Amino acid sequence: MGTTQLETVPEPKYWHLKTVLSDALDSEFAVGEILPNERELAARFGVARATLRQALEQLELEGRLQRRRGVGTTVAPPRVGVDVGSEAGPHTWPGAPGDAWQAEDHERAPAPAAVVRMLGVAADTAVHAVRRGRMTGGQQVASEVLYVHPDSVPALPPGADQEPDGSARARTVLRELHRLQLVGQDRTVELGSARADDARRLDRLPGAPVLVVTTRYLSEGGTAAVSVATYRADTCRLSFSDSEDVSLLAS
Amino acid sequence: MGTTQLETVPEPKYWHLKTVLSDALDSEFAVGEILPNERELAARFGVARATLRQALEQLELEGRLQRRRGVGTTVAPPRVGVDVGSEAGPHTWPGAPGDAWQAEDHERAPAPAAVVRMLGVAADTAVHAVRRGRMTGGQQVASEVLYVHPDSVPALPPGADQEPDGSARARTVLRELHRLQLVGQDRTVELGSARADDARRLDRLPGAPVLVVTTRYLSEGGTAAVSVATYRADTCRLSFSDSEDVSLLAS
DNA sequence: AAGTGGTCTAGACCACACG
DNA sequence: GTGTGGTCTAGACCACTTC
Repeated sequence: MGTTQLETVPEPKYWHLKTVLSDALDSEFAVGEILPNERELAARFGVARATLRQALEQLELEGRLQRRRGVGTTVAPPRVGVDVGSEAGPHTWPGAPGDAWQAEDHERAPAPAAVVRMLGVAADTAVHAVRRGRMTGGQQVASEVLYVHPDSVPALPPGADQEPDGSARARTVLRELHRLQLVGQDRTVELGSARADDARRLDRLPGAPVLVVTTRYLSEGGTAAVSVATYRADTCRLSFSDSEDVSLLAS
Repeated sequence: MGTTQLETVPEPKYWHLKTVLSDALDSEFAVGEILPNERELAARFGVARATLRQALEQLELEGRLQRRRGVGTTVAPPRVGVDVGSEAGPHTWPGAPGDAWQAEDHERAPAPAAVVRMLGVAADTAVHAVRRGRMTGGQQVASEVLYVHPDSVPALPPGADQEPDGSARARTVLRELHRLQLVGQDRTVELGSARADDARRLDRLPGAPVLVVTTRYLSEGGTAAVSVATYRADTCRLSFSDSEDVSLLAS
């Protein structure tokens, strides 16, 4: 009587807070608008800052908020749909005309263990590592390393190996790769956390949640190349549509 | 001299801790093995428990650890590859023979806002909501709600509407759906956090990270149904392969 | 210099699983 | 009951951006 409802299964404060904030974002804030700072929000809701932060973290994970050190917390725009592989239709090599990626660098180095396993090479074999970036709407949304089996591109054209511009070497490797015939590919998506170098490129802090898309490119000889692409999980929705009606899904 | 290296860009403690733990997991622990408890680990590394937990959280996010309240922290097995839609080849309706899902329940209710938009119905229109679950290796890995446009399945066979068994009604709706011709589909993947009901089904706490796979099924009349499937992000790697060579990717 | 979010501490209590 | 992870507090200091 007169008491508020007894919660038989009490909800954690941060969970309730998240709901309240989420509703407020829908009704009282516009995209890009800046929220009150964490200390004030915590005071306003009568919780410790750590608890408030737990709620904000979840909302950021869901792509509702964007936080930047030294700046503040802003309301994030809806996630952008990013087309990942048009599975239907003929498969294409990475770097085919019209793809969304920009070659950035190239080196010859051993691949990480997981990639070594897929390429079927020895652990210390130097493979081509082509670094590429992907922009969408003026924002860097993904960073990729394409590991090319040395048998796929055994030698670069004369002189190309000494080319000092990494992105030029990268494009050369891709061009050489296109001489092979692509017979198939498969692709996996999983959750990961950004390594330090990827985090820098994606303008995030190390450990930020990312969607890792691993693609295996098969030619007649087996796995010719493996791509590991790292997408910002907060801002991206990966799209595997076979048609181009992505517009209907947006907003 | 004699000093340890001065870190010009000091690494956060929890980040370093994560690296140390990750290496230890590779070299000193077997899958399923139980780690020392958080209070002891924190003491052993000379950090506060909250800091230690920050490192454990990341490792859990990456699928390296599994934590259960009242039990302890164990070393997680490698993520299981879960086949999601064989994009290539003919598309099929959900519930086609041989698919990995188990119908659980059915009700008629309004759909969430995002689904309403895709189905192109009014916000308060009651649609079929078919709940399904997906097991892999004895573990529940995903929970799905399939929203079926009322025009796609306007009426159930006589008597089926009064059937008290929800899973039987669910199977009936799927069967009726199969009478339509499927002309296309598209699919998106994004990061989300588990709602309370999904969390319970997936044996996780609310807010646990999940991969949300949204599939739109197109028939001649437009969007006939929309599926929202929620996969455990810690234990699953979604596979979009067109062949069945998933074995080469595993382990 | 001032203000923001990011890291860290040292405690406390709670919910849950298990013997 | 005992031990585990989960939640929460009230502080402190740091790294970064902006003015």
